[in-house]
Amino acid sequence: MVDGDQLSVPLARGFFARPVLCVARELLGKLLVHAHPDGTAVGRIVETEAYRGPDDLAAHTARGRRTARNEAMWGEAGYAYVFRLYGMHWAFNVVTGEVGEPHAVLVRAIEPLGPLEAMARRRGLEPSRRELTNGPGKLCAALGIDGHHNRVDVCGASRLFVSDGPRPARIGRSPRINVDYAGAWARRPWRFYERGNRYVSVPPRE
DNA sequence: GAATAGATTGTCT
DNA sequence: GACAATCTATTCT
Repeated sequence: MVDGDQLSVPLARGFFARPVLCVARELLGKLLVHAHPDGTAVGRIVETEAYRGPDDLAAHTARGRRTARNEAMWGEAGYAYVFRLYGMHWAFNVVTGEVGEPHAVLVRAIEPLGPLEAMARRRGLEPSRRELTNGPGKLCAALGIDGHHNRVDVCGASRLFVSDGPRPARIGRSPRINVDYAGAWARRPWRFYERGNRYVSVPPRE
């Protein structure tokens, strides 16, 4: 299990109300905590991506698009943006920057800290498998995050929040995954990950 | 290990 | 009606 005292302190809104690329990078190593009814589940963030509308054509808010789905991205920093993708998975983001700047950080992978048994049960896998949490949809399933968490304040008294955690030793960068439709924007190195961590979704050649 | 196909549904054109 | 910030099983090397 994990130390209970550290877990109870959510990062302040000021951490998220900064440029999205800074937040994406500094979120590495932080702990994503869900006080799930079946027990508190914790993962250490090891991979993120920055999305920066309206210029960034890979973002849901590209060209200033504002819809019911992406409304969270237009709001205050420190709120969750959870959306369904490919019809069957969930993806978790945190909104960053100023109100009216439709920016967010996608959490793409976590290192499961525990309890491994509960996460493994929700994933239908053995606890030792890296497939437990090495992707955006997988980590949501493992932590029990779903559409209910959209627009939840992760800086408030929510069951879902981010707390401080051990810094990564080495940080890598790469283009974002599966946004080829965004042309030149897809090639920007806006993905951040902890080098050498086995839970990074698409391991780079090192 | 790499490449591929199929699943599945809300959202937007 | 097409597509999507994916995952899994399967089929190759």
